[in-house]
Amino acid sequence: MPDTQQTTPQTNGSLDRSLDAIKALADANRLELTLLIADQGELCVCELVVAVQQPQAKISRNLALLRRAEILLDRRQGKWVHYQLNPSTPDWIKQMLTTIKQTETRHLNQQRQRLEQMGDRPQRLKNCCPSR
Amino acid sequence: MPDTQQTTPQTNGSLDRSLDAIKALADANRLELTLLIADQGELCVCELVVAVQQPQAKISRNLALLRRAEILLDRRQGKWVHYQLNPSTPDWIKQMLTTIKQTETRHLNQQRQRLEQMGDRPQRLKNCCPSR
DNA sequence: TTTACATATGTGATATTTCGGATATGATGC
DNA sequence: GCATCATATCCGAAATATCACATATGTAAA
Repeated sequence: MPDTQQTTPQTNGSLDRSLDAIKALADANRLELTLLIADQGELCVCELVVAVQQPQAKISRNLALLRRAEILLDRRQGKWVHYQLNPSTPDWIKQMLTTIKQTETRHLNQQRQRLEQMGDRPQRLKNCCPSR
Repeated sequence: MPDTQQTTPQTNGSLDRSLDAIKALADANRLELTLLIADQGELCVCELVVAVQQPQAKISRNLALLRRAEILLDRRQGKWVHYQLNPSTPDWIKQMLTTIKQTETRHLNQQRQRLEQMGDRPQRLKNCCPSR
């Protein structure tokens, strides 16, 4: 998949949408990021860098791709950008993530542990402001 | 995806399985074939050639890839090889196909029509032999 | 065995994707 | 303003996927 705006030649709308989503998930690193974010609810880039142990540029690029495919939503809060699963992502994606999560506890636990051991995690202020 | 046996570096089993399935579906032609086969129950290669109007070699290659990813099953009957959705394919794939099918009636109807207009369709003898 | 038909696979050229490293942007605090 | 931290994007190189065409295999019937 290119890193550009349009992924598919875009001729017949809805199928291309699905195809973009599938292509976005058809990469080990992007699937890993999506799984972890779905598991944790919300994570910022620096947390993902620690959890999956990959270079920041790679993670950022893949998050952008997942955002463009409308699988993830981003939200800026000060210096940090937090990513979460797009609530309006199709059900089959949610079911897919749940299914894979169940069979993939080992890997996921390792990443959860790295997050817990991480110092200086950005404070998450989601539920404090009435305007959201 | 390469056309070789193993797609993923194969280090952690179950996730790679899912990833292979996602990669297999992350291509317009392969998704198209899978949708149509799921819709029709079972189709042979020559029917697919007529329905999706692509070169036979391309279709055959993509079917092989879908078979290796355990999304499709094949069954030889005389000269023909029939493909069907693997019944033990994960639920999220089935749900995905159902969802996309609903939004993609136009394209699918066109292919259904080409099938109906096709002469010399191979006789399908699935339910006649006790040994299956 | 020869022929015909259906399907599968090998090959090299071409297109697309991914990556790392450098650099740009954006926000915060001094 | 400048410095710093977090994140995003640009770039060329390397890896990977896709394609068309030719050819191989497998089956059935003459």
